[in-house]
Amino acid sequence: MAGFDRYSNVLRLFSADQSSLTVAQMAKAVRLPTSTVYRTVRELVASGFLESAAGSYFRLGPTFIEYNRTINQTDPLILSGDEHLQQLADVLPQPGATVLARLYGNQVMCVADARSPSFRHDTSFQRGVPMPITRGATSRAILAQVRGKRLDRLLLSTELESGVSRQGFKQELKQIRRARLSVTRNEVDQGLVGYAVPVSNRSLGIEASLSCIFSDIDHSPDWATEIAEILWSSAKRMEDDMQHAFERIAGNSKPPS
Amino acid sequence: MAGFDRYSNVLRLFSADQSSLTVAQMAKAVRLPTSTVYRTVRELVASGFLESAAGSYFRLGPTFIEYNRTINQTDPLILSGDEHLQQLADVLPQPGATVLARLYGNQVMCVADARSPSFRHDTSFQRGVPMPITRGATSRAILAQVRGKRLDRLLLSTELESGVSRQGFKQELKQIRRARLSVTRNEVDQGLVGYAVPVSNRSLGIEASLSCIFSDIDHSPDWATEIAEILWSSAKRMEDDMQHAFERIAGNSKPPS
DNA sequence: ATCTATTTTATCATATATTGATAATTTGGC
DNA sequence: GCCAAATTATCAATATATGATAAAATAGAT
Repeated sequence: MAGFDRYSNVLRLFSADQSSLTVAQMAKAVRLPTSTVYRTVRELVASGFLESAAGSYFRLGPTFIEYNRTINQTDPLILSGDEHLQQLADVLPQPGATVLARLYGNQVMCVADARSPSFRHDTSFQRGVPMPITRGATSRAILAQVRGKRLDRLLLSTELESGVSRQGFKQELKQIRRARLSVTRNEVDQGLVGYAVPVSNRSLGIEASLSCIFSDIDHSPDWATEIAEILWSSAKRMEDDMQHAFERIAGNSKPPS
Repeated sequence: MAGFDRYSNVLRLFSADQSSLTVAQMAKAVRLPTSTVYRTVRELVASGFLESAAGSYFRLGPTFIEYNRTINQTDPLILSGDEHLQQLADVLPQPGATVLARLYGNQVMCVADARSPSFRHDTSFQRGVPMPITRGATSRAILAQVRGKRLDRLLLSTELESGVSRQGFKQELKQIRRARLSVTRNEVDQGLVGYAVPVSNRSLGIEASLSCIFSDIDHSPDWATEIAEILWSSAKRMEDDMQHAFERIAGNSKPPS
């Protein structure tokens, strides 16, 4: 094994289910001799990517919290989401959750979320969870903004559902792009329905979506138009926020025009 | 440059002030040829530690958000903090902020914070910010729990303030350990006073502190006893929470007895 | 505090991956 | 479709990683 993978493979062993591991466990998992893994771990500890815990265990280190903070403080999308997402959840015509998700490399990840106080369902979209890029309104509203070769490459990196052709899926994305809205039900979470609209900023290279999620049972399609209007106006506000953020930092540490 | 430092040095260039960089900028900063940095960046992008943005800029990637989430979901201290910190802020005898910080390798980092609604001061301790390990009540209440060689090594990794001897500082820590309380003013933020008590769990290898911060102006030392009592009882609850968490996961992916 | 099992670090010859200058290719903006 | 800039590929020289083993340090128990 070579390069960054050597480190990445060790870090990947740490998850919500396995939050601490001994060197022996890591060595077994990555099929490398203990001495090699010790060296790798020592380097990761020195940079704060891992930390040594009690009982010769290791766990994820403070560096992740630190960089996460940097992202929170600098990502215009997240900043704008923190500003508007809760307010949006409060004005929905019925209790629901609001989600801001973004295309990150070739995955879609929720970067901020809020919910009306009385909405108690579990939703898959929570901050930090990578999502399938072709399933659910949230992801599709994002993909609909991507075109040409980049879209092809993205679609190559995932399996489409059985029975759906690449052409058919692209056609669906085209419709979503025209409607500026994607609505799905039961695609990500059973019993939930999602509405999503695109949010983007070209100069910042941000392709995202703003969505809200309701329980399918007590949801009436009559609200659809009103919901779409609310989402569009919030999305507009966020795009304006991002553009202002871009102009504020332009010439400083940001892309030129 | 060799090993993980090659990657770490590039990542370290990204901060709140410089959230996106071109390869040319990185190459200049780390004094390496562009071709080498391109390769490094490519590897980091492949693992989601960086992502390519518009205008040939790169920025921190989704992996940090993902691992941050894993930490939030698994760290018993953070879980307990989320549970109690806001409530604690609400029962303080006067408006203030509450902070949970933890020794992470050889740095102290705030891992959770809350504040009474009417407390409007800026405090340095915010989630994800590394702090000096010898300054402020928060850090000292943590250091007071560390002894022997580990303490020596920690103190070697920092500069003490001028005029303070290593012996004298250790003596102060001893007093804090006996009193189970540290109080400082103007040490971290001007015009603020901080109270901190130790929080720890031996079997989880967690050494932390729970603290609250008030504005010095409208703060009366008469509250000191009451504040200490509130902190101690919250700290006790958190330690119980952590012990339960430890017992729940013991034998699964955690240190043996 | 002393002893002991276990964890962690150090050593070193060999194989392998990294390096960086340059060339070839791709990309994105007009 | 054109052009400048960004990105990737190439390759020989060289520095670094590797892993078996030995030495040292550490933590737990007595």
